[in-house]
Amino acid sequence: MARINKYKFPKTTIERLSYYFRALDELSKRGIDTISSEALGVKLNVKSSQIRKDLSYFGDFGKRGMGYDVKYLTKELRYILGLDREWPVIVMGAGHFGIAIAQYTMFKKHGFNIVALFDVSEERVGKDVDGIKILHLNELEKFIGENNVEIAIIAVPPNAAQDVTNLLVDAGIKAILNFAPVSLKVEKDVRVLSVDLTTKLEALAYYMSYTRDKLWKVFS
Amino acid sequence: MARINKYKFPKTTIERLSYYFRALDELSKRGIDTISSEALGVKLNVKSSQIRKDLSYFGDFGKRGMGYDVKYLTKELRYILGLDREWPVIVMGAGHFGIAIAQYTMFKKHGFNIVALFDVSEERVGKDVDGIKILHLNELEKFIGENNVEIAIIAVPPNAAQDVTNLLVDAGIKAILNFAPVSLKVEKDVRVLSVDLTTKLEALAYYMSYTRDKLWKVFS
DNA sequence: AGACATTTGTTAAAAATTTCACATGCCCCG
DNA sequence: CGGGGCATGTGAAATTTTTAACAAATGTCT
Repeated sequence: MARINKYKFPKTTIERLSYYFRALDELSKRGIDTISSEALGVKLNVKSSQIRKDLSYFGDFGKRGMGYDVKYLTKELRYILGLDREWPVIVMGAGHFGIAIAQYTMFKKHGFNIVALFDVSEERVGKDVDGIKILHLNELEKFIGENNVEIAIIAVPPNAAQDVTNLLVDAGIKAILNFAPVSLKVEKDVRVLSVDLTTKLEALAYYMSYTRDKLWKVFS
Repeated sequence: MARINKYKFPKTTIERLSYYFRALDELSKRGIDTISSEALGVKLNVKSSQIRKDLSYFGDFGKRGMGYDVKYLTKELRYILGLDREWPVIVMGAGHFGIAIAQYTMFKKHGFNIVALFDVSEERVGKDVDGIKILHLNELEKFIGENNVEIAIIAVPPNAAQDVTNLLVDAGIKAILNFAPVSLKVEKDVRVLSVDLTTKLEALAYYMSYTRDKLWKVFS
């Protein structure tokens, strides 16, 4: 069984594990039941030593001379990543972006159940997206309490993001994945992970303008 | 004037510059015309020495004892990031996610003009999103050639992503921002930047389960 | 004009992360 | 059942990135 967090490890390791996890899941479906770090590295464009190092923070999952049992490693990674349970998740904002997230099957597949969307628009509230209800913001606190929701995804316009964050924090949310391009301030013990789409595009523009780097991968 | 890429600098520097850029833009609108690295650092949750270091790779933009002229630094950053020009961008996939991207005003504001969406669905092709036409995939090559498009954003389901990528590469696209949760393979001199939403959520789930880290920011 | 309070740009040190290299363990085959 | 080859797990080295620390520059105040 995987040991969790025995020592310090790089921040990016977790994101890579998630990346390995999905690749392994796919290999498993294709009927491949053993893979070496070398082969996985080629597939994912990651050095094999990086893969072995990442895994070594959590346990010994391979067999020397043989490689890794795909099913077994998948199971261990699922455990490490906390995907062996269901996470109810709410989405703030029922615009196209919020709806896209609600429909994103990959989330569901990994144990993240979008259980509700929240919005303030008269037009949107009351409708549903693939069976997921769009609720009014004033039902937020009640809903979070009754459904033990700990994770929220912010998909509202930037000018509303901080207000929504404050509401979430007050309502007892424990983690926020933020797609609004603003730097959110939180007081309490709430984890915030921000993903900024504009920043990505700008990085791409920069690299196009000035560098000769061919291909690169971004975790974190 | 900023010197570009005089020496090697961290990969994350560019993303931070983009982050500084937006904060400065906002400060400027609020009528603030000077800021110190210290004050900016507090606002953005970045160490002041980090900011000075990042900027120092590209030139001397501050005045000792005084700080940085907001307007001037904004202008320089715009130049460094290549935002002083317009980039025509196409979006592959006109589902909710593609539409959300097309409507994302922040892109336009930073010089990224979404000039077309591409899809294969009968229902979608021919319609438009805020004046941006949804075209059929078989018009891709012609369109790219005629409109000098170099950047594409992939917002299609994972199983279609590699095929779409191949089409883009053949059609002469130079850079791809990929939101499909797959590892894309490209042959030619094409830059690919992948953003994996599931991975983010999984990282969040991990940190919730096992660590006491409060808040963290992710660039790159 | 000189002293003072700031805040930069930069060099050096520290910390974090990746990569290397190889001893160790494991399976297969004869 | 022992030798050969393979691929892991892991310390140590290399590299990258961040942080600290401070000399140099700037404006202000008297």
